[in-house]
Amino acid sequence: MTATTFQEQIAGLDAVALARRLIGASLIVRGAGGTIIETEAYAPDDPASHSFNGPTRRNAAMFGPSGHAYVYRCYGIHLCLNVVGQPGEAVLIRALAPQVGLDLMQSRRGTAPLCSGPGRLAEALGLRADDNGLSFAGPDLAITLALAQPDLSVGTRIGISKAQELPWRFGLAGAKGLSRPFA
DNA sequence: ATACTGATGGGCT
DNA sequence: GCCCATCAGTATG
Repeated sequence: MTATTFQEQIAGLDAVALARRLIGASLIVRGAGGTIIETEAYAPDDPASHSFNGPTRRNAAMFGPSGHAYVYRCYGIHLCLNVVGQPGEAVLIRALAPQVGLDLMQSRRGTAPLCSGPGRLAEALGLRADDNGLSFAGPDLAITLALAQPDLSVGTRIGISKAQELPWRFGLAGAKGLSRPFA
């Protein structure tokens, strides 16, 4: 059996399929991280997506290689982390169950919750703006997919003003530490 | 429990 | 100038 890269494992998946597949995966950033428990899908023909109006300087990574990071600054303060899929598609990582590097994350965040919400998660992981475009095949950013697909919760995306009805938010069923509960 | 607000930067019409 | 893929703090039921 041959080792397959993260990029090979997610090849061909659209944003929704990728968002579902990433639930239960392990995400480690330079020695801190845990299990992904909440994601959202963004697609090119989706008015809520940064890629909706085509490539720009900010969203260039969304049109770059699959399996790499799209990191952007949100509300001038926070960073948010995405996994790039098909061209113009990405999955926002919204929450982790913290497992690795707890002391590091604690010291960066100061207070709980550590990784519940995209901005908090980015801060806990020590993400930087120049992580934009890096591969999730390591050494700095690493994702290991779950062996089996866990049961999912499904809902609508948070914090957007367009395409609010699309059921493109996914969570690990019954998980603690979601940024918001599922109905 | 929900409701509002300020912080703060960059992207876009 | 306005709009955010957010969060922490404060105020109030």
